[in-house]
Amino acid sequence: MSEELQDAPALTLSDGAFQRIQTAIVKGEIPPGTRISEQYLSTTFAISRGPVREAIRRLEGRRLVVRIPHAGVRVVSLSYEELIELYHVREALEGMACRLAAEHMSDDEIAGLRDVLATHEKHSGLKANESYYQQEGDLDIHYLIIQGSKNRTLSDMLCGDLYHLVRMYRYRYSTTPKRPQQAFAEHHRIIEAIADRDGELAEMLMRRHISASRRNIERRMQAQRDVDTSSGGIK
Amino acid sequence: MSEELQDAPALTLSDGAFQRIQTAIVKGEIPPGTRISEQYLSTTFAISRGPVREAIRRLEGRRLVVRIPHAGVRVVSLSYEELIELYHVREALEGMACRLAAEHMSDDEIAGLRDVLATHEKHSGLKANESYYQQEGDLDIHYLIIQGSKNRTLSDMLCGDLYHLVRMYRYRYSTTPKRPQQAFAEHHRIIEAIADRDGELAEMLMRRHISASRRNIERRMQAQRDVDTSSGGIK
DNA sequence: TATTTTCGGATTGTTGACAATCCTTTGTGA
DNA sequence: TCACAAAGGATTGTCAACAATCCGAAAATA
Repeated sequence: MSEELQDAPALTLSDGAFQRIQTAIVKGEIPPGTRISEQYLSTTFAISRGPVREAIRRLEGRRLVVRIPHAGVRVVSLSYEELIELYHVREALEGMACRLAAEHMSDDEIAGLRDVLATHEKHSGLKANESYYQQEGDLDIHYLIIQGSKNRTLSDMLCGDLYHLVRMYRYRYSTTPKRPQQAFAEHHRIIEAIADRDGELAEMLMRRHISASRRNIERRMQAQRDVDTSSGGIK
Repeated sequence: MSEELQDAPALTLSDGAFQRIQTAIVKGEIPPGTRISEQYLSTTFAISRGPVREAIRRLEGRRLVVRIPHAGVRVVSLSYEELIELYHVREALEGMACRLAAEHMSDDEIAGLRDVLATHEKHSGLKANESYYQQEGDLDIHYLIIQGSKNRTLSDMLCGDLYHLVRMYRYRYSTTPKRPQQAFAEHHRIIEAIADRDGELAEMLMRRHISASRRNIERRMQAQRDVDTSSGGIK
């Protein structure tokens, strides 16, 4: 707590570059599919290409960028199919996290969960559809439940790699009119199940919640395709 | 198919080093916790330290090695708690994979599954306890089911990162006398559920199967600790 | 005009040297 | 004998130069 904690005390230049690029990607500052050149990054960060390359390789290991040898790296860009696949993974993983959270969260933490839900309820009255999906970090119900599982491996996977990836795409697809209110009701039920220490029910509700989001995207995407084929046809 | 495919046609030196080190780690040729120096690797592979470092960074991104700045990298070594955490993740993920496999596997693939099970039955008569847990790749029921999910994201996570990690530890802990026979029976039931296209049942059976393995490890570990505390006590 | 070929620029891959940091060993003192 | 400190060696981090590869544009040919 004595040092700045945002982008300051990187132990090595490579670590610093890694963190800066990663946050830039997951926050959407670098759009998916963008090609990123070593030259650009090294001049931007005022460091040599060596550390930049090492940072990129770590991102490659995390699958946040894809690299084509001798041709450069691009920020990962999920296809529709891959996005759906990701939702199946989330359903399994967050379902498990929710079960474990019901078993391991303290009463205080559950109270905090309720607080966040209450906050959401107020805000959703104002900006309605938009705002509900744009909470960050500790304000996000899902994030808190995942942390509540007390399973580091699980939360690392979900929060570190997948969570932000999904966030990149989430509100691009899921702005169906009634969905936010529905999601709010689902969150409410999930939290009650956790408060009841009913892990089995909590898991089931979370899985249905995510499954509903996925089907919502599938519907929207199908509708979009119908429009495309009826208006354009070729290419 | 025209080229060798094992360790030969690495497009860059870095890629080659990455693959060689990775397989060495997941196959257990480099034991968990081993410190690996850049010097050693670069002389072994007869390449410069640059590509070696980049390969290591990719492994770091995949969490197969842990790095302490200015102090070097070690092959990841799972603690007991982390191993248990991993089994929870596996339970969730492979359960989902099993459900999807029941929906998406072709009849031929399911027939292949049955063949492998039959092969296992024969072999298990010979070497009994040992052999059942040491199958590789395509011979492994779990591996085939995961592939059968037809979910690339899911199978990449399970096969690429987690699968081999678990394999590193699996038969070190799970050589309880009756467990292999039991596991065989469980596999049999799982495959039947898949053949029936009953995704829900298949998922449940797979989860129980993995959950049983986890509890088996927990029991063994507890017994081990009882021995430790009763005999030694100090340190 | 369209297609192919060739050339040049730009980007990535690799190397060896240098600087910074850590770990071990050795030496000193109490 | 033990604890602590300093020096040395070894390892990691960083850099700039060089080589290999790819991409696009201009030119030549059909």
